[in-house]
Amino acid sequence: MITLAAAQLFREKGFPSTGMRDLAGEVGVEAASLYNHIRSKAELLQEICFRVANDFNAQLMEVEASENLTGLEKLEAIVRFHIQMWINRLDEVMVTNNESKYLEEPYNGTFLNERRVYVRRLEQVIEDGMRKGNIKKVQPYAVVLTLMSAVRGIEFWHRTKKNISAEELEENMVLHLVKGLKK
Amino acid sequence: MITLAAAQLFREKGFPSTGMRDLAGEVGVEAASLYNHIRSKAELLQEICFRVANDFNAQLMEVEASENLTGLEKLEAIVRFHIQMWINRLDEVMVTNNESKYLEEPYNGTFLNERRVYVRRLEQVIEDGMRKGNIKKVQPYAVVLTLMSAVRGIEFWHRTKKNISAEELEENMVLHLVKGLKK
DNA sequence: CAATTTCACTAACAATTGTTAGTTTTGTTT
DNA sequence: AAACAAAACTAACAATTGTTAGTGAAATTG
Repeated sequence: MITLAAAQLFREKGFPSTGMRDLAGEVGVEAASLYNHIRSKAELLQEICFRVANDFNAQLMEVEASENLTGLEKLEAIVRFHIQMWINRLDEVMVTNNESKYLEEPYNGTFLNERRVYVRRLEQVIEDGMRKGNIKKVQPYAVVLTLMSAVRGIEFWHRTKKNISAEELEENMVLHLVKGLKK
Repeated sequence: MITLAAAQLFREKGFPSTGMRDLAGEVGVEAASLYNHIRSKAELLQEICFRVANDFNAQLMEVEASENLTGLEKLEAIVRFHIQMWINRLDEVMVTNNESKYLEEPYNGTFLNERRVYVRRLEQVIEDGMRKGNIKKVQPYAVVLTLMSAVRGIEFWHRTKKNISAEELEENMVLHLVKGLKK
């Protein structure tokens, strides 16, 4: 899939300095031939970013709907999903995080807006858990910022996996980031 | 200062897509005139990245040397310094984090190596605190990854400061990230 | 087999990139 | 005022960028 090769290159070299000739080389074809399959370089970035955003949104919606979970359990499910996305789909997720600023308008605006909405919904999960659940008193916005960024550390783990296994990493992060919020 | 204008542009537009003509415009001069003051675009990035790295190293050395502090207090001092760097010198710190991959060799290699050493020294602080101090049993590497990345969330806070003050943000992050590690 | 679509190729385009050469203007020191 | 250094300017360079046009081969359809 061209999109996945693009994600890998965009992650490694950055979007602006990944040339269509680089991508073509990775796919095993001449640069001009790519245009039989894609419309533009910009479109590749759009597909990567919005697909990832969609997957995060879908999971959050699912968690919001599960009424058998406590606030803290919901938060844990979300954090675990973030961790797994960073571990299993590093290229796409990193491009979504680091290169989305190169989206052209109106896509960049739409993307930033979707992110704001996502953050707000996550804050809501925390507020609910604080009010009538088992989450201790905190500033929801600060916690969301911290959670969503902390998992970005997985980027560095990926470079030298030997240190610690994926499962250990996940458990340690959940312990550090979520269990500490228990009332 | 040209370097600071460069840091701002590199952060906003990314290093590869910041042109010398963009930078010149920001400084109020023609592109060619910049070369009376700097040697190359690449050198600007080097100056930014290694100056920030130096400042982090200096502070860590200072903390390591203060023998009146417990392990947890050392960790707190380090985390607070990270937070303040992200708040007060966002441009430079973000460029150091996000654009350092565009450093040419051998600078990129040197930079990555310095970072590895920094992480290892931070792990050592945690291990010491665990063995003979007041830090609970955790995987030091996982904690360091989490701590160093969590503060990156400040990037988003910077865009819309209204939400919460810098002091509140710092206290919430320290509470979330450090106090939870107390044995 | 014939017709048609799919897809890779070569060649080229306009625009933009970082940087240099050479010249003129500005500001400081004798 | 003369001499010198610092720093601005214009013009241009080779290289690289994403993309299009046009052509022919391969694969799929009738």
